[in-house]
Amino acid sequence: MVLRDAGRVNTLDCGNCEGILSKKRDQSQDRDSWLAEALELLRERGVDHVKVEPLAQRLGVTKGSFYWHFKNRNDLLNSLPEFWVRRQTDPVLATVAETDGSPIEKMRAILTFLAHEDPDRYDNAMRAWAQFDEDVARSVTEVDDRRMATARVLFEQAGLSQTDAAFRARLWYFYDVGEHVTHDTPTTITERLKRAEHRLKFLTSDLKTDD
Amino acid sequence: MVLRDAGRVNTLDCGNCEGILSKKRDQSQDRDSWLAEALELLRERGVDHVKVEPLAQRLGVTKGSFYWHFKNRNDLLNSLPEFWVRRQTDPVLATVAETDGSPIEKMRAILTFLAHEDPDRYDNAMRAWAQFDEDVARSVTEVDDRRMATARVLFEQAGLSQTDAAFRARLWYFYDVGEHVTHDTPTTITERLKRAEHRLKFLTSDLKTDD
DNA sequence: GCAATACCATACGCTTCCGTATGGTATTGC
DNA sequence: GCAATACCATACGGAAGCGTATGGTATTGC
Repeated sequence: MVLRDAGRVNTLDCGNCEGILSKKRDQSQDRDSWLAEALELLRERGVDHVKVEPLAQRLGVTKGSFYWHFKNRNDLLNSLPEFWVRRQTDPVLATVAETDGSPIEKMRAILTFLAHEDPDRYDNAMRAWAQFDEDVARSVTEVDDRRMATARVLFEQAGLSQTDAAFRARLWYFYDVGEHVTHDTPTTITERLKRAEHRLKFLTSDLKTDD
Repeated sequence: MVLRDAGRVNTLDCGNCEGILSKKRDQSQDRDSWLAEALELLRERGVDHVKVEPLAQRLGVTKGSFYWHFKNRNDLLNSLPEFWVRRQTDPVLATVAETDGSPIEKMRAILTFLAHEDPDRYDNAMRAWAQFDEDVARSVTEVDDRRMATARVLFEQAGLSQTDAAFRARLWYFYDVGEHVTHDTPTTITERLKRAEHRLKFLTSDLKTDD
Protein backbone atom coordinates (compact mmCIF):
# COMPACT_ATOMS: atom_id res chain seq x y z
CA MET A 1 0.00 0.00 0.00
CA VAL A 2 1.53 3.25 -1.15
CA LEU A 3 0.11 6.61 -0.23
CA ARG A 4 0.48 9.14 -2.95
CA ASP A 5 1.15 12.30 -1.03
CA ALA A 6 0.07 15.63 -2.37
CA GLY A 7 2.62 17.78 -4.13
CA ARG A 8 3.24 20.54 -1.62
CA VAL A 9 3.45 19.72 2.03
CA ASN A 10 2.76 22.78 4.09
CA THR A 11 -0.19 23.95 2.03
CA LEU A 12 -2.04 24.71 5.23
CA ASP A 13 0.55 27.20 6.37
CA CYS A 14 0.96 28.47 2.85
CA GLY A 15 -2.48 30.04 2.82
CA ASN A 16 -3.51 31.28 -0.60
CA CYS A 17 0.02 31.53 -1.91
CA GLU A 18 -0.82 29.26 -4.82
CA GLY A 19 -2.54 32.23 -6.39
CA ILE A 20 0.78 33.89 -7.15
CA LEU A 21 2.44 32.22 -10.10
CA SER A 22 6.00 33.38 -9.58
CA LYS A 23 6.07 31.97 -6.10
CA LYS A 24 4.70 28.65 -7.18
CA ARG A 25 7.29 28.43 -9.94
CA ASP A 26 10.13 29.08 -7.56
CA GLN A 27 8.88 26.52 -5.08
CA SER A 28 8.35 23.80 -7.64
CA GLN A 29 11.79 24.68 -8.91
CA ASP A 30 13.30 23.91 -5.55
CA ARG A 31 11.27 20.75 -5.30
CA ASP A 32 12.52 19.88 -8.75
CA SER A 33 16.12 20.40 -7.73
CA TRP A 34 15.64 17.76 -5.06
CA LEU A 35 13.98 15.49 -7.58
CA ALA A 36 16.72 16.03 -10.15
CA GLU A 37 19.43 15.19 -7.65
CA ALA A 38 17.42 12.19 -6.50
CA LEU A 39 17.15 10.98 -10.10
CA GLU A 40 20.88 11.38 -10.47
CA LEU A 41 21.52 9.35 -7.34
CA LEU A 42 19.02 6.79 -8.54
CA ARG A 43 20.98 6.38 -11.75
CA GLU A 44 24.30 6.13 -9.98
CA ARG A 45 23.47 3.84 -7.09
CA GLY A 46 19.84 2.69 -7.16
CA VAL A 47 16.72 3.53 -5.17
CA ASP A 48 17.88 2.36 -1.82
CA HIS A 49 20.67 4.89 -1.91
CA VAL A 50 18.49 7.90 -2.52
CA LYS A 51 18.22 8.84 1.12
CA VAL A 52 17.43 12.25 2.41
CA GLU A 53 20.54 12.99 4.40
CA PRO A 54 23.05 12.05 1.68
CA LEU A 55 20.86 13.94 -0.77
CA ALA A 56 20.94 17.01 1.43
CA GLN A 57 24.70 16.80 1.63
CA ARG A 58 25.00 16.65 -2.15
CA LEU A 59 22.79 19.69 -2.44
CA GLY A 60 24.76 21.55 0.19
CA VAL A 61 21.84 21.94 2.55
CA THR A 62 20.46 20.10 5.55
CA LYS A 63 17.45 17.86 5.68
CA GLY A 64 15.53 20.66 7.33
CA SER A 65 15.06 21.87 3.78
CA PHE A 66 13.93 18.48 2.58
CA TYR A 67 11.14 18.11 5.06
CA TRP A 68 9.91 21.49 4.03
CA HIS A 69 9.42 20.46 0.42
CA PHE A 70 8.44 16.84 1.01
CA LYS A 71 6.29 15.10 3.53
CA ASN A 72 8.77 12.27 3.89
CA ARG A 73 11.06 10.05 1.89
CA ASN A 74 8.16 8.19 0.30
CA ASP A 75 6.77 11.46 -0.95
CA LEU A 76 10.00 11.97 -2.85
CA LEU A 77 10.10 8.46 -4.23
CA ASN A 78 6.48 8.59 -5.31
CA SER A 79 7.09 11.81 -7.22
CA LEU A 80 10.16 10.48 -8.97
CA PRO A 81 8.62 8.41 -11.82
CA GLU A 82 6.36 11.26 -12.88
CA PHE A 83 9.38 13.53 -12.80
CA TRP A 84 11.28 11.06 -14.95
CA VAL A 85 8.53 11.01 -17.58
CA ARG A 86 8.24 14.79 -17.48
CA ARG A 87 11.96 15.29 -17.91
CA GLN A 88 12.38 13.15 -20.98
CA THR A 89 9.01 14.30 -22.35
CA ASP A 90 9.45 11.61 -24.92
CA PRO A 91 11.13 13.72 -27.58
CA VAL A 92 11.11 10.59 -29.68
CA LEU A 93 7.38 10.78 -30.08
CA ALA A 94 7.74 14.42 -30.97
CA THR A 95 10.24 13.46 -33.65
CA VAL A 96 7.71 11.14 -35.23
CA ALA A 97 5.04 13.79 -35.19
CA GLU A 98 7.34 16.31 -36.84
CA THR A 99 8.65 14.02 -39.53
CA ASP A 100 6.87 13.84 -42.86
CA GLY A 101 7.11 11.01 -45.34
CA SER A 102 6.64 7.27 -45.45
CA PRO A 103 6.52 5.11 -42.33
CA ILE A 104 9.99 3.81 -43.10
CA GLU A 105 11.34 7.33 -43.28
CA LYS A 106 9.75 8.01 -39.92
CA MET A 107 11.44 4.93 -38.51
CA ARG A 108 14.73 6.14 -39.85
CA ALA A 109 14.13 9.49 -38.19
CA ILE A 110 13.59 7.75 -34.87
CA LEU A 111 16.72 5.67 -35.21
CA THR A 112 18.93 8.58 -36.16
CA PHE A 113 17.51 10.57 -33.27
CA LEU A 114 18.27 7.76 -30.83
CA ALA A 115 21.73 7.27 -32.29
CA HIS A 116 22.58 10.86 -31.39
CA GLU A 117 21.27 10.51 -27.86
CA ASP A 118 23.34 9.82 -24.80
CA PRO A 119 23.00 6.07 -24.34
CA ASP A 120 23.46 6.45 -20.60
CA ARG A 121 19.95 7.62 -19.82
CA TYR A 122 17.89 6.99 -16.75
CA ASP A 123 15.92 4.17 -18.32
CA ASN A 124 18.11 1.44 -16.93
CA ALA A 125 17.89 2.79 -13.42
CA MET A 126 14.13 3.07 -13.71
CA ARG A 127 13.88 -0.52 -14.93
CA ALA A 128 16.07 -1.72 -12.10
CA TRP A 129 13.80 0.08 -9.69
CA ALA A 130 10.63 -1.15 -11.38
CA GLN A 131 11.87 -4.65 -10.79
CA PHE A 132 10.95 -4.31 -7.14
CA ASP A 133 8.16 -1.77 -7.09
CA GLU A 134 4.75 -2.29 -8.61
CA ASP A 135 3.94 1.38 -9.04
CA VAL A 136 7.22 2.15 -10.73
CA ALA A 137 6.73 -0.88 -12.93
CA ARG A 138 3.44 0.62 -14.06
CA SER A 139 5.10 3.88 -15.01
CA VAL A 140 7.79 2.13 -16.99
CA THR A 141 5.29 -0.14 -18.67
CA GLU A 142 3.29 2.88 -19.76
CA VAL A 143 6.33 4.35 -21.44
CA ASP A 144 7.17 1.01 -23.02
CA ASP A 145 3.66 0.66 -24.35
CA ARG A 146 3.64 4.13 -25.81
CA ARG A 147 6.93 3.60 -27.60
CA MET A 148 5.97 0.17 -28.87
CA ALA A 149 2.57 1.42 -30.03
CA THR A 150 4.34 4.03 -32.11
CA ALA A 151 6.36 1.37 -33.86
CA ARG A 152 3.32 -0.85 -34.29
CA VAL A 153 1.33 1.88 -36.00
CA LEU A 154 4.20 2.59 -38.36
CA PHE A 155 4.45 -1.07 -39.33
CA GLU A 156 0.71 -1.19 -39.89
CA GLN A 157 0.92 1.89 -42.08
CA ALA A 158 3.65 0.13 -44.00
CA GLY A 159 1.20 -2.60 -44.91
CA LEU A 160 1.55 -5.27 -42.24
CA SER A 161 -1.40 -6.97 -40.60
CA GLN A 162 -2.15 -6.21 -36.99
CA THR A 163 -0.53 -9.34 -35.60
CA ASP A 164 2.49 -9.07 -37.87
CA ALA A 165 2.93 -5.42 -37.01
CA ALA A 166 2.65 -6.16 -33.31
CA PHE A 167 5.31 -8.83 -33.53
CA ARG A 168 7.69 -6.76 -35.56
CA ALA A 169 7.19 -3.81 -33.24
CA ARG A 170 8.28 -6.01 -30.36
CA LEU A 171 11.32 -7.09 -32.34
CA TRP A 172 11.98 -3.45 -33.09
CA TYR A 173 11.62 -2.17 -29.57
CA PHE A 174 13.17 -5.05 -27.67
CA TYR A 175 16.31 -4.53 -29.68
CA ASP A 176 16.60 -1.10 -28.13
CA VAL A 177 15.87 -2.37 -24.66
CA GLY A 178 18.31 -5.24 -25.03
CA GLU A 179 21.09 -3.03 -26.30
CA HIS A 180 20.75 -0.65 -23.38
CA VAL A 181 20.22 -3.21 -20.68
CA THR A 182 23.20 -5.28 -21.77
CA HIS A 183 25.29 -2.15 -22.32
CA ASP A 184 25.95 -3.37 -25.84
CA THR A 185 25.72 0.10 -27.33
CA PRO A 186 28.42 1.35 -29.69
CA THR A 187 30.31 4.31 -28.31
CA THR A 188 30.54 6.31 -31.51
CA ILE A 189 27.59 7.87 -33.26
CA THR A 190 28.66 6.65 -36.67
CA GLU A 191 28.79 3.08 -35.44
CA ARG A 192 25.36 3.47 -33.91
CA LEU A 193 24.02 4.88 -37.17
CA LYS A 194 25.49 1.94 -39.03
CA ARG A 195 23.74 -0.52 -36.76
CA ALA A 196 20.54 1.47 -37.06
CA GLU A 197 20.62 1.31 -40.84
CA HIS A 198 21.23 -2.41 -40.72
CA ARG A 199 18.33 -2.89 -38.37
CA LEU A 200 16.01 -0.76 -40.46
CA LYS A 201 16.88 -2.61 -43.63
CA PHE A 202 16.35 -6.00 -42.08
CA LEU A 203 13.05 -5.12 -40.47
CA THR A 204 11.57 -3.34 -43.50
CA SER A 205 13.10 -4.95 -46.58
CA ASP A 206 9.88 -6.79 -47.43
CA LEU A 207 7.65 -3.74 -47.02
CA LYS A 208 6.47 -1.33 -49.66
CA THR A 209 8.48 1.85 -49.86
CA ASP A 210 6.10 3.96 -51.93
CA ASP A 211 3.83 6.78 -50.69
CA MET B 1 37.73 -1.75 -4.69
CA VAL B 2 36.20 -5.05 -3.81
CA LEU B 3 38.05 -7.65 -1.84
CA ARG B 4 37.23 -11.14 -2.87
CA ASP B 5 37.30 -12.98 0.39
CA ALA B 6 38.25 -16.60 0.53
CA GLY B 7 35.54 -19.21 0.66
CA ARG B 8 35.77 -20.45 4.21
CA VAL B 9 36.37 -18.02 7.01
CA ASN B 10 37.72 -19.77 10.05
CA THR B 11 40.21 -21.83 8.13
CA LEU B 12 42.80 -21.09 10.76
CA ASP B 13 40.77 -22.70 13.51
CA CYS B 14 39.67 -25.41 11.11
CA GLY B 15 43.11 -26.93 10.95
CA ASN B 16 43.40 -29.60 8.28
CA CYS B 17 39.68 -30.32 8.19
CA GLU B 18 39.57 -29.67 4.43
CA GLY B 19 41.05 -33.09 3.98
CA ILE B 20 37.79 -34.77 4.94
CA LEU B 21 35.34 -34.61 2.07
CA SER B 22 32.11 -35.24 3.93
CA LYS B 23 32.77 -32.38 6.30
CA LYS B 24 33.55 -30.00 3.52
CA ARG B 25 30.40 -30.94 1.66
CA ASP B 26 28.24 -30.32 4.69
CA GLN B 27 29.84 -26.98 5.33
CA SER B 28 29.50 -25.75 1.77
CA GLN B 29 25.94 -26.97 1.92
CA ASP B 30 25.20 -24.67 4.81
CA ARG B 31 26.99 -21.86 3.07
CA ASP B 32 24.87 -22.62 0.04
CA SER B 33 21.69 -22.41 2.05
CA TRP B 34 22.63 -18.87 3.00
CA LEU B 35 23.45 -18.11 -0.62
CA ALA B 36 20.21 -19.62 -1.87
CA GLU B 37 18.15 -17.58 0.55
CA ALA B 38 20.18 -14.50 -0.34
CA LEU B 39 19.47 -15.09 -4.02
CA GLU B 40 15.79 -15.39 -3.22
CA LEU B 41 15.82 -12.14 -1.31
CA LEU B 42 17.76 -10.55 -4.14
CA ARG B 43 15.03 -11.54 -6.58
CA GLU B 44 12.26 -10.32 -4.33
CA ARG B 45 13.62 -7.00 -3.12
CA GLY B 46 17.03 -6.22 -4.61
CA VAL B 47 20.58 -6.23 -3.29
CA ASP B 48 20.23 -3.59 -0.69
CA HIS B 49 17.67 -5.73 1.08
CA VAL B 50 19.82 -8.80 1.39
CA LYS B 51 21.06 -7.99 4.86
CA VAL B 52 22.36 -10.48 7.32
CA GLU B 53 19.90 -10.03 10.14
CA PRO B 54 16.74 -10.30 8.02
CA LEU B 55 18.38 -13.22 6.22
CA ALA B 56 19.06 -14.95 9.53
CA GLN B 57 15.45 -14.46 10.54
CA ARG B 58 14.21 -16.04 7.31
CA LEU B 59 16.49 -19.00 7.90
CA GLY B 60 15.37 -19.34 11.52
CA VAL B 61 18.82 -18.77 12.96
CA THR B 62 20.75 -15.82 14.33
CA LYS B 63 23.54 -13.93 12.71
CA GLY B 64 25.99 -15.78 14.90
CA SER B 65 25.64 -18.49 12.30
CA PHE B 66 26.20 -16.11 9.43
CA TYR B 67 29.51 -14.79 10.69
CA TRP B 68 30.66 -18.34 11.04
CA HIS B 69 30.17 -19.11 7.37
CA PHE B 70 31.01 -15.70 5.97
CA LYS B 71 33.60 -13.12 6.81
CA ASN B 72 31.12 -10.31 6.45
CA ARG B 73 28.27 -9.12 4.27
CA ASN B 74 30.55 -8.36 1.35
CA ASP B 75 31.80 -11.90 1.43
CA LEU B 76 28.23 -13.06 0.85
CA LEU B 77 27.57 -10.56 -1.92
CA ASN B 78 30.81 -11.39 -3.68
CA SER B 79 29.94 -15.07 -3.70
CA LEU B 80 26.46 -14.52 -5.03
CA PRO B 81 27.10 -14.08 -8.78
CA GLU B 82 29.21 -17.21 -8.96
CA PHE B 83 26.47 -19.03 -7.09
CA TRP B 84 23.93 -17.72 -9.59
CA VAL B 85 25.92 -19.03 -12.54
CA ARG B 86 26.48 -22.33 -10.79
CA ARG B 87 22.82 -22.79 -9.98
CA GLN B 88 21.51 -22.28 -13.49
CA THR B 89 24.50 -24.11 -15.00
CA ASP B 90 23.26 -22.85 -18.32
CA PRO B 91 21.07 -25.83 -19.19
CA VAL B 92 20.35 -24.01 -22.40
CA LEU B 93 23.87 -24.58 -23.62
CA ALA B 94 23.52 -28.20 -22.62
CA THR B 95 20.39 -28.42 -24.70
CA VAL B 96 22.28 -27.22 -27.74
CA ALA B 97 25.04 -29.73 -27.19
CA GLU B 98 22.57 -32.58 -26.88
CA THR B 99 20.47 -31.72 -29.89
CA ASP B 100 21.35 -33.17 -33.27
CA GLY B 101 20.32 -31.79 -36.63
CA SER B 102 20.50 -28.55 -38.53
CA PRO B 103 21.25 -25.20 -36.87
CA ILE B 104 17.62 -24.20 -37.25
CA GLU B 105 16.52 -27.32 -35.46
CA LYS B 106 18.92 -26.48 -32.67
CA MET B 107 17.46 -23.02 -32.44
CA ARG B 108 14.01 -24.52 -32.22
CA ALA B 109 15.23 -26.77 -29.43
CA ILE B 110 16.47 -23.73 -27.52
CA LEU B 111 13.23 -21.85 -27.96
CA THR B 112 11.04 -24.75 -26.89
CA PHE B 113 13.26 -25.28 -23.89
CA LEU B 114 12.96 -21.62 -22.88
CA ALA B 115 9.22 -21.66 -23.48
CA HIS B 116 8.85 -24.38 -20.88
CA GLU B 117 10.97 -22.54 -18.34
CA ASP B 118 9.69 -20.41 -15.53
CA PRO B 119 9.90 -16.89 -16.94
CA ASP B 120 10.42 -15.49 -13.46
CA ARG B 121 14.08 -16.37 -13.14
CA TYR B 122 16.81 -14.54 -11.32
CA ASP B 123 18.14 -12.87 -14.44
CA ASN B 124 16.19 -9.67 -13.97
CA ALA B 125 17.36 -9.29 -10.40
CA MET B 126 20.95 -9.88 -11.46
CA ARG B 127 20.65 -7.28 -14.20
CA ALA B 128 19.17 -4.80 -11.79
CA TRP B 129 22.09 -5.42 -9.49
CA ALA B 130 24.65 -5.30 -12.27
CA GLN B 131 23.37 -1.83 -13.04
CA PHE B 132 25.19 -0.51 -9.98
CA ASP B 133 28.08 -2.93 -9.50
CA GLU B 134 30.96 -3.37 -11.89
CA ASP B 135 31.87 -6.87 -10.78
CA VAL B 136 28.33 -8.12 -11.05
CA ALA B 137 28.06 -6.47 -14.44
CA ARG B 138 31.04 -8.50 -15.57
CA SER B 139 29.40 -11.74 -14.46
CA VAL B 140 26.19 -10.93 -16.28
CA THR B 141 28.04 -9.82 -19.38
CA GLU B 142 29.89 -13.12 -19.43
CA VAL B 143 26.63 -15.02 -19.44
CA ASP B 144 25.21 -12.73 -22.08
CA ASP B 145 28.24 -13.22 -24.27
CA ARG B 146 28.13 -16.98 -23.95
CA ARG B 147 24.47 -17.12 -24.88
CA MET B 148 24.87 -14.72 -27.77
CA ALA B 149 27.91 -16.55 -29.05
CA THR B 150 25.85 -19.72 -29.19
CA ALA B 151 23.29 -18.03 -31.40
CA ARG B 152 25.97 -16.44 -33.54
CA VAL B 153 27.64 -19.75 -34.25
CA LEU B 154 24.34 -21.29 -35.22
CA PHE B 155 23.61 -18.47 -37.66
CA GLU B 156 27.07 -18.84 -39.14
CA GLN B 157 26.52 -22.55 -39.54
CA ALA B 158 23.30 -21.72 -41.32
CA GLY B 159 25.27 -19.85 -43.93
CA LEU B 160 25.42 -16.23 -42.79
CA SER B 161 28.54 -14.14 -42.91
CA GLN B 162 30.23 -13.22 -39.65
CA THR B 163 28.82 -9.70 -39.47
CA ASP B 164 25.36 -10.81 -40.53
CA ALA B 165 25.39 -13.64 -38.03
CA ALA B 166 26.54 -11.31 -35.27
CA PHE B 167 23.76 -8.89 -36.01
CA ARG B 168 21.08 -11.52 -36.21
CA ALA B 169 22.33 -13.10 -32.99
CA ARG B 170 21.85 -9.78 -31.27
CA LEU B 171 18.36 -9.53 -32.70
CA TRP B 172 17.73 -13.07 -31.50
CA TYR B 173 19.06 -12.62 -28.00
CA PHE B 174 17.87 -9.11 -27.31
CA TYR B 175 14.35 -10.28 -28.00
CA ASP B 176 14.67 -12.61 -25.06
CA VAL B 177 16.17 -9.94 -22.84
CA GLY B 178 13.55 -7.41 -23.85
CA GLU B 179 10.67 -9.79 -23.24
CA HIS B 180 11.88 -10.58 -19.76
CA VAL B 181 12.92 -7.12 -18.74
CA THR B 182 9.64 -5.59 -19.86
CA HIS B 183 7.67 -8.49 -18.39
CA ASP B 184 6.07 -8.98 -21.76
CA THR B 185 6.14 -12.76 -21.54
CA PRO B 186 3.00 -14.79 -22.30
CA THR B 187 1.75 -16.67 -19.28
CA THR B 188 0.83 -19.90 -21.05
CA ILE B 189 3.33 -22.26 -22.58
CA THR B 190 1.35 -22.67 -25.77
CA GLU B 191 1.33 -18.93 -26.32
CA ARG B 192 5.06 -18.80 -25.70
CA LEU B 193 5.62 -21.61 -28.17
CA LYS B 194 3.54 -19.75 -30.72
CA ARG B 195 5.67 -16.65 -30.36
CA ALA B 196 8.81 -18.74 -30.51
CA GLU B 197 7.77 -20.31 -33.79
CA HIS B 198 6.96 -16.91 -35.22
CA ARG B 199 10.31 -15.59 -34.16
CA LEU B 200 12.18 -18.57 -35.55
CA LYS B 201 10.42 -18.31 -38.89
CA PHE B 202 11.11 -14.63 -39.22
CA LEU B 203 14.75 -14.90 -38.30
CA THR B 204 15.54 -17.93 -40.44
CA SER B 205 13.19 -17.82 -43.43
CA ASP B 206 15.97 -16.77 -45.80
CA LEU B 207 18.42 -19.41 -44.63
CA LYS B 208 19.07 -22.78 -46.09
CA THR B 209 17.29 -25.60 -44.31
CA ASP B 210 19.24 -28.54 -45.69
CA ASP B 211 21.95 -30.55 -43.92
C1' DG C 1 35.33 -40.75 27.09
C1' DC C 2 37.37 -36.55 26.31
C1' DA C 3 39.45 -32.79 24.15
C1' DA C 4 39.04 -30.32 19.88
C1' DT C 5 36.25 -28.28 16.77
C1' DA C 6 31.93 -27.05 14.17
C1' DC C 7 28.11 -24.48 14.73
C1' DC C 8 24.87 -21.32 16.77
C1' DA C 9 22.79 -17.91 20.50
C1' DT C 10 23.20 -13.70 23.19
C1' DA C 11 24.71 -9.27 24.18
C1' DC C 12 27.03 -5.08 23.22
C1' DG C 13 28.91 -0.75 20.88
C1' DC C 14 28.83 1.72 16.78
C1' DT C 15 27.01 3.93 12.66
C1' DT C 16 23.51 5.58 9.48
C1' DC C 17 19.33 7.07 8.64
C1' DC C 18 14.45 8.57 9.58
C1' DG C 19 11.21 11.85 11.25
C1' DT C 20 10.07 15.72 14.54
C1' DA C 21 10.62 19.75 17.23
C1' DT C 22 12.23 24.08 17.40
C1' DG C 23 14.58 28.10 16.42
C1' DG C 24 16.80 31.33 13.08
C1' DT C 25 16.92 34.43 8.87
C1' DA C 26 15.41 36.60 4.77
C1' DT C 27 11.88 38.04 1.84
C1' DT C 28 7.45 39.78 0.79
C1' DG C 29 2.74 41.65 1.04
C1' DC C 30 0.49 45.49 2.78
C1' DG D 1 8.41 48.93 8.74
C1' DC D 2 6.42 45.00 10.40
C1' DA D 3 4.03 40.84 10.71
C1' DA D 4 3.49 36.67 8.02
C1' DT D 5 5.52 33.30 5.61
C1' DA D 6 9.06 30.74 2.98
C1' DC D 7 13.02 28.46 3.72
C1' DC D 8 16.80 26.33 6.14
C1' DA D 9 19.91 24.85 10.40
C1' DT D 10 20.37 22.40 14.73
C1' DA D 11 19.32 19.00 17.95
C1' DC D 12 17.10 14.98 19.56
C1' DG D 13 14.91 10.19 19.96
C1' DG D 14 14.47 5.98 17.94
C1' DA D 15 15.00 2.10 14.67
C1' DA D 16 17.77 -0.99 11.87
C1' DG D 17 21.78 -3.11 10.76
C1' DC D 18 26.90 -4.18 10.98
C1' DG D 19 30.56 -6.51 13.16
C1' DT D 20 32.71 -8.43 17.55
C1' DA D 21 33.10 -10.77 21.82
C1' DT D 22 31.89 -14.45 24.29
C1' DG D 23 29.63 -18.38 25.85
C1' DG D 24 26.91 -22.61 25.00
C1' DT D 25 25.99 -27.28 22.80
C1' DA D 26 26.70 -31.13 19.91
C1' DT D 27 29.52 -33.87 17.14
C1' DT D 28 33.72 -36.10 15.95
C1' DG D 29 38.48 -37.84 15.83
C1' DC D 30 41.38 -40.63 18.47
